[in-house]
Amino acid sequence: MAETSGGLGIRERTRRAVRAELLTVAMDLFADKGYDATTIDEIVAAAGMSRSSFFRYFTCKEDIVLGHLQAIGQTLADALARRPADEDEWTALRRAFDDVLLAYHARDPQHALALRHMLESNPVLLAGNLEKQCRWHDQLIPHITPRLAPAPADSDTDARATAVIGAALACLEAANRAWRATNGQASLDKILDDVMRAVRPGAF
Amino acid sequence: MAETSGGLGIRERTRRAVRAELLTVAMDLFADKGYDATTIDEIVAAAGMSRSSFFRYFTCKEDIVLGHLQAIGQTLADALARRPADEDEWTALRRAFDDVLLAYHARDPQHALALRHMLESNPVLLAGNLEKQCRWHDQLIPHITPRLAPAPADSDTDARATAVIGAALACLEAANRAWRATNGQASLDKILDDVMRAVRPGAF
DNA sequence: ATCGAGTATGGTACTGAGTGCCATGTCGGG
DNA sequence: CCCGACATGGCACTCAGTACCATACTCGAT
Repeated sequence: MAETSGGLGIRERTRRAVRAELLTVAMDLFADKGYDATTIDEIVAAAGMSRSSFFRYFTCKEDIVLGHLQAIGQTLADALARRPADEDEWTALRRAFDDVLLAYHARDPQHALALRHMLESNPVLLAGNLEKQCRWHDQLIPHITPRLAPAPADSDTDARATAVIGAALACLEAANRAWRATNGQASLDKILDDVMRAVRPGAF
Repeated sequence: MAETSGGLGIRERTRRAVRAELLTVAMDLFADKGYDATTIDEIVAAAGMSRSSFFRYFTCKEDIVLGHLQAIGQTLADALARRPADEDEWTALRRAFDDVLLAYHARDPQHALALRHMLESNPVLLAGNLEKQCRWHDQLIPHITPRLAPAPADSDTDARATAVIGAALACLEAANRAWRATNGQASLDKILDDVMRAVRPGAF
């Protein structure tokens, strides 16, 4: 039918609106009194809805903060798919990170900074963050494996791809951390270049 | 005064014994019916003690499985301290991993395998595992920084050290995963060599 | 205009992890 | 033999997360 907005039905649109509302209300509370100290009851009270409904929009409290991370896996996979087939894996990953940085950090640096702050001040969120990154591996492996150097005899290509992806994500993580340490003043792109060259000397 | 065993008072010795007992009882239950499905009430019932006491020996349920991880950070730091000062950072880390592998995997491969299995079948444990590894960084940075190539002008050495450590740990993680996939048949040492060479071509 | 299906909502009751407190017991040293 | 430190068990509580049910609301079809 005549979908007025974005090709989505009204059901889906209101659903997203409610979720977005809930999200901003919750993040405001988190910023105000901290993640741990904020209960779900407080969030739903502030948003004017019931506890039951909350869990229909978010699987758990963590999901408020880390929910968007799942999508980044796909962003990375898509970005890698667009890189030339003969590009080496390290450069391809570095370029793929450009897309993520563009879509998240460049779009709203303040939000990225605040999120990073929460992450680093809360072990549970940090843990969840790292675990979500592990989920990206499976999506990225098919785009990395063909770029690897020929396997040495009886070596496991899959393990090598996993390691390379994990190493690159560790670089992204380290760069993010350093960037946040400068309060977003430094250039995240430059930091990322530096650390990825530190891990693989002579890269790019 | 006359410490009969290991230079520890009787208090500390009984304390460790109780903790060890609790640990084996819990791990048996986990192996039997799974981590999530086992409640703390069941553990303490099987061990014949109260719930209150349990939390005096373990900070949380996760601590049963991941408690030993904290010590590995120190093991790694000590191992790095013993490496020659002029050894490059990647080789030093690879050799430091030898110590960890020797102390944990070689000592009791079955236990390491079972633990790995639990880790990979439970997102919460995996997350906790990764978060604990992050805690190692601060201990390792001082041993890595001096081995890095001269910093390029305005680059942050600390970020580079963090990234290198993170990348190496990602290799260790990938190797462990691949090793567990072969049910411990493959040589973990060899896998680790392969993946660390994949991340840094021409290493060692 | 009405009906029925699908969906959103609120409420209630439950489990299980983790915290805080207190009263009691037990062991070791003087 | 007693005192103090530490260990224990029990209780009451908070909070996250699950399951289920009853009630609205909305949309499309007749």
